[in-house]
Amino acid sequence: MSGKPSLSTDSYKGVRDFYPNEWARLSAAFGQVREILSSWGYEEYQASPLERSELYESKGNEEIIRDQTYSFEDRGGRRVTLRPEMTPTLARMVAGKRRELSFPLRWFSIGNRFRYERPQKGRLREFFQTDVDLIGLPEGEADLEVIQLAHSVFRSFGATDRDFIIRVNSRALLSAACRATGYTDVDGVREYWQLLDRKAKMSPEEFALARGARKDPLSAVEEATDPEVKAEKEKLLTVIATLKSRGISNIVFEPEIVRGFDYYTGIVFEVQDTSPENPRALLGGGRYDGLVSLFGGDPLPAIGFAFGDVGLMDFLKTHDLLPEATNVPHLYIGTPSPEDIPVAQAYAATLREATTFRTFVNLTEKSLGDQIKDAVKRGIPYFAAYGSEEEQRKSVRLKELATGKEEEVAQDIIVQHILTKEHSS
RNA sequence: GCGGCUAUGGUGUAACGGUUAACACUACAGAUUGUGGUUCUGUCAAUUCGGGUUCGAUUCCCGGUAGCCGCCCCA
Repeated sequence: MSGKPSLSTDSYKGVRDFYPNEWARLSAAFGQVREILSSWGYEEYQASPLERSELYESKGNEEIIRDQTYSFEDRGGRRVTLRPEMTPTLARMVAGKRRELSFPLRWFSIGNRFRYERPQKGRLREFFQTDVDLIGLPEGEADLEVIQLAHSVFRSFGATDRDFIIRVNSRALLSAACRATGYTDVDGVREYWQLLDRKAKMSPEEFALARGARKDPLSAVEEATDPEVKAEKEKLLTVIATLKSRGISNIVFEPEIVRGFDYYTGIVFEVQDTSPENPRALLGGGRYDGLVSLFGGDPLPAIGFAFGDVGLMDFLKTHDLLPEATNVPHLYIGTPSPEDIPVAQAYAATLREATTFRTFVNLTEKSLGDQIKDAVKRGIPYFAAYGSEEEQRKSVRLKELATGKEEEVAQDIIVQHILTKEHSS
């Protein structure tokens, strides 16, 4: 590496490198997510991030696909897109094996998503997202379960109901309210929903001006005089009341929640951080009963939610809930001389039979003193020199680097010895 | 796509229109060859790129690029 211009060490715009300590933290969080979802009977699936572009090109969003995804043509002339979200892939997979699968499906997936956007706070070009879906059941207990599960995910990290809030609305209710106030055409309704989505950023005057002269559907929701609106509203309020009775105290009806996706048909919900630093939605979801049938066949009802790694990690940091995470080895096995490396490796191999135990064997010619320095720098808590002497003695002098204490420990119980200490501390 | 702010070793900072760009951390080597953390010594290492103003630019101006932030968008 001379003074010549060299390759940049920066990562590509809008994406992140994860060095081992950062990745350990993130994957510990994913581990927690997997654990809670699995305990609810949800099964993990995976798919390639490469998809045919057509998958995302259902009506009216060509522009979004062209401008906001990573899309290219492969050598065979196929148009390819890096998945910007998981739900279309899920719908495709489910539709593809519809006859073989046992419904309802409880599935989840954790993986990366790509969006070609200008990076800024909370918004990157590649991020990790967890998608959770319950497919094959209409509204009712399925909606209740999925919202309870979203709640449970956050609770499983140790969050209390004061740390976050679940805001719920219904697309069916909004649609009824739009009909009741004279929004008959699809475009008009969509335009209104986009406006509603931005309402929080606007002053009441701006909102009224942008909305125009017509009656605001929100007031139709408020009044609930229209029979259809009344019915939908009561249905939603019953759902909320039921969830409250099941112990979810932090759930509220929020008629301004729309969610961006066109494919939602029923209940929609978001989880928001209650701390004012992070007003962005951490999790979003809803019912999408029409999506799977785009691939043919009868409609297949479904509900699900997704949450990204950036918001989750911010939330956990803000509330001091980051799970303990380390991939650092437990024991540094030092070699008194380079000739001892083979016996040290052989010893490490016996320790590795305990699969949760992580060993690190020195392979350099450093002196033992330097090896200890090396162990300290790497954050490895225990050190033991191992050479022919120890091999014969059948025990090692185990050094705890934090305290400097040394004790003679029999070789065959060292793993147990260290792991017990780790848990007691 | 539009706008604002920023850009100095690997990291965090400093400085000035004028000799050799300073400090701390990190890294590496040594003091120290079967036991570390302290300390000490030494070494490596930077003005984002291009153009302009000027006797002279890291500093001032313009542009590119990159980063951060906001708008749009968020399917």
